[in-house]
Amino acid sequence: MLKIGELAALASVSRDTLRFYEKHGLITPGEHNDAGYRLYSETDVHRISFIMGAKEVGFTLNEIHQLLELEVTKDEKSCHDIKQFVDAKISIVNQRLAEIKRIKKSLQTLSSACCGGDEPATHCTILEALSEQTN
Amino acid sequence: MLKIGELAALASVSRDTLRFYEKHGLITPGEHNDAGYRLYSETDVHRISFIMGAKEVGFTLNEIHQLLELEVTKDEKSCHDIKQFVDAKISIVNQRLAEIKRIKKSLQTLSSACCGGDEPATHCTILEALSEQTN
DNA sequence: ATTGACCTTAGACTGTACTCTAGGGTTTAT
DNA sequence: ATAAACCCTAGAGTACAGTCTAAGGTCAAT
Repeated sequence: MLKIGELAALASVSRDTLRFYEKHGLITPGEHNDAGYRLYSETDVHRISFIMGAKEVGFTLNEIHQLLELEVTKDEKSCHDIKQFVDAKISIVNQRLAEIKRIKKSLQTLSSACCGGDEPATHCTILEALSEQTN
Repeated sequence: MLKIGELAALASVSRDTLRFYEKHGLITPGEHNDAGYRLYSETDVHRISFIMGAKEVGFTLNEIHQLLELEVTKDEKSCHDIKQFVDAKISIVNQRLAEIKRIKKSLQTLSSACCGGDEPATHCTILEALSEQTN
């Protein structure tokens, strides 16, 4: 079991951030020791890593909370709701995927136009790099 | 040339947002009419679309500002700086790409575990869906 | 010519996600 | 045994990205 500072170091976040996430229901330590210190498990390590990853690609803490709450069970009613929610998220993710690929391409155009590209490279901006993309 | 409300409608943002972006140097109308109204060009439409796309995938307004300022010219000195900056951004973009693919896969696992998958689907959470990924 | 939909600025307000401070208790190393 | 490094809570403060309000000017249609 890890103390808050240890998990914080592992996940490259501050202790305050972990307490903040706890207050908002994102991550709750399984146990506390006699002194009241938070004790985190292996699962919590995965959980915080998921949170950081989802945050990185633009999900809000609220959305991440909803994703973490998702749980498919035999209960058919909730299952329908989950499928709707998840499928909506997948389509958002697909949009982000397309957008990030577009940006990556334009950055690469910019980088290769710069020092070392075969092209004359007299002039290039990111907007021009974007509009050069024909796909 | 478009007035602010027209560009706002086109880009699905508020007029206030456009004025806010202007205050922070992200987009400046090329002209003003006699009454002082902002008038936006075709280029501004592309510019705001780039801004929205970059924002969507997690760039801050500050980073977007820097991206928009990038301009490759024959000036070799600034060219080196640009290459460094752009290559750093490409590596961030690659991380986001990997992360978003990971999340997409786990959402798909979740979705197919739910109603209609062939698997027993008695129980599945996003964390389990993530840890099932072997690649 | 006046109503309503648009535009202007300046500045106050809001929500999200932290980040810090104060005041205190605990643990570890010398 | 005492100082440094850690932990606790509650609440204030901050940065970012808008969003809204007030007070007024402009434009198009009736």
